[in-house]
Amino acid sequence: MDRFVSTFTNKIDAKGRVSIPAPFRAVLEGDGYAGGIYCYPSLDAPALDAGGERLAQKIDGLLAGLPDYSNERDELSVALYGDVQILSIDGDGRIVLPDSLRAHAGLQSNVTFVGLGDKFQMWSPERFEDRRTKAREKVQEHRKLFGSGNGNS
Amino acid sequence: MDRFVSTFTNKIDAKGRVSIPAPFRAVLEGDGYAGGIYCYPSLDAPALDAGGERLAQKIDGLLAGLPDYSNERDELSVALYGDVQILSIDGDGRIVLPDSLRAHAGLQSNVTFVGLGDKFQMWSPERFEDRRTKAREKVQEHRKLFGSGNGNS
DNA sequence: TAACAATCCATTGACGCCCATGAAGAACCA
DNA sequence: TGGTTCTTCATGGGCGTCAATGGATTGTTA
Repeated sequence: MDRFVSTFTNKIDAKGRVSIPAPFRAVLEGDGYAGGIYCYPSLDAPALDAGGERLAQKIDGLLAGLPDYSNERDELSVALYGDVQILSIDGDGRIVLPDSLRAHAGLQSNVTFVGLGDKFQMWSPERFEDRRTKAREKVQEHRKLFGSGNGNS
Repeated sequence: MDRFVSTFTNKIDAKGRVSIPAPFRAVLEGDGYAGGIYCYPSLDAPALDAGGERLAQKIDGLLAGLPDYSNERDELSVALYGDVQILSIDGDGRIVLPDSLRAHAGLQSNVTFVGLGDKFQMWSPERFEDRRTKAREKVQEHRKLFGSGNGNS
């Protein structure tokens, strides 16, 4: 398995630690694990994006496509790199979320990890439930565009 | 054999395990089995959709068309990946259904597996019987509309 | 030395893995 | 054709391992 898939909900303890779901850790290790994960506030959602080396490379690739010294590149660099934190994973597979990140995602006592293929997100469980409901509606709308896939009448 | 066909009803035991019907397992194996099945709540029915690698690739295919890091992609990713759970199959061909999934489908002590070609669904037997009856009635109506009798009655 | 952070250890509960049983169907033989 | 045996599955239970969580201990820095 080499992609982040599925969702898990874990607890934040008194010290602010959260266990990364074991399957996600396995992906990170296969990904060229470098002692920590890359984590930053989602640009368009009250959540945190995170991933390993592959994610970092993708961000690099995204910026590489833009001309040097363009406004767009500067803005994106700031947006993408500026808020990135490297969170180290302790011996038990846990990370500590800094306050700034926790605030952005509204994380309190539980974190829902959502696999998105190349990366994963961390959500407050309540907010995620919200988003999920809305996302489902969207998929319903777009269904016809996708055509196949859901072949029940 | 390479498609999911026919329906079977199996029991959920005290530990929450259900046997996947043997014919379905055979399909999964021929499908590039990777240690588990992909399972998510059906969008338009009180049931669960599930399948193997082929189904996963279909989901990937939907996202592949969208640009990285677009809002659109993120939202759809959440909908498509976020709901998906990977259920591992034990040595005896059984899976364990998490509570969230069981709740969506109203599963209690029995599960009806319904083959749908590329994927299959899991229903509570009662609800499936309902749906099936209604489907039959619909067919009857259509027959009348189509006029001509092949005359059974 | 106090406060904080990082590492280590212990508990518990879930999950994967193994084997046993029994029923149903298929093949086989008389 | 009838009976018998063998195999395949579904189901139940026991057990060991691993992951998640909480707490303690050590190290570090002001």
